Amino acid sequence: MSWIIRPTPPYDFPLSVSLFSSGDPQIRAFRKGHLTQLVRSDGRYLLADLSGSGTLNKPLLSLALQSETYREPDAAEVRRVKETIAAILNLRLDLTMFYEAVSRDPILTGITSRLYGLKTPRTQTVFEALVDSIIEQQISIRVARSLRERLIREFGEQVTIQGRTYYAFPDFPALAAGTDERFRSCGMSRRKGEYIRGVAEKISEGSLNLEQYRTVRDTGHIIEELCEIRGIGRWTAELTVLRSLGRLDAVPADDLGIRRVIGRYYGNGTIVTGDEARRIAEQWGIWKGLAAFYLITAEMQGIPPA
DNA sequence: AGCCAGGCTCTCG
DNA sequence: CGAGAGCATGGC
Repeated sequence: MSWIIRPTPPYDFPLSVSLFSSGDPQIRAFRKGHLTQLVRSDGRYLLADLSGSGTLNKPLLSLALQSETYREPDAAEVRRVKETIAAILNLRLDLTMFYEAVSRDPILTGITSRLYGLKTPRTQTVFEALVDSIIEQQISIRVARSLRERLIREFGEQVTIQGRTYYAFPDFPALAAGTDERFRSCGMSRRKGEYIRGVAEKISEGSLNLEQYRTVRDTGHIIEELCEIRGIGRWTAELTVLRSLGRLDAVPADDLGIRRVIGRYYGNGTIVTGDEARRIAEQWGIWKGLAAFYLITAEMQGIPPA
């Protein structure tokens, strides 16, 4: 059984999920045109298999669902899963507004025309983005990916579907119960383990509610509050709201990668300071986070500076 | 071998 | 206060 999802055009599905192409197939991967990952639904997990068809300006997604039991999802559940997927892939984002807003920036316009239809993925929960961002502090992307996969295998729920095992991102009770040794066994520094457990404990005891931020309008206010949590600095908070809530007006300008690509496309090729990156990003207004994402993607895709 | 990677906290002076 | 040490793994 499969269903159709209609993303707001323009949308380039393979381009938008290409960053998952090297992913662990037991967690989330994009292979041969299909994106597979677990989606939480009604207290259980469904395996979603997505593939794209149509055109950039008339995009279609095909969704197939499998579950542990043979219970078919009913219409209401399918509707909710489709909404979840639309949220994760940011399918309702209208890119034409972004392209219009930056149309007077020739450098960025050169890049948006090559990456037409690229949308930023989001995490299912704010918690997931926050944990991911803590993991990524200071270390290289490659190391971070390895640590993240080990954390998910160590603490995430195992789901077996059609004889295959998948791992869901760990929920906060699981991480709140983690010992120093278990975090260390994932390769994480003892400090990072403390930060992650600390956040999970706060949520468990009810003193922190990350999901409430979905309804908070002021992005800067959310970032300020997140920064009060131990282990969360400006970079981590900005990255978190960008990746979970899709606050495209947030940009982690101190980020090494962003400073590098701004230097590459807007400077003389050498890395710029965080302040310089922030100043340049300011000209992209409420779209500065998405613009930065385009630059990072442009570099990954090997698009040369003009 | 040793330094650096998409930071942050803690400890000194 | 500001500066500096320490942290973990993997790639170069």
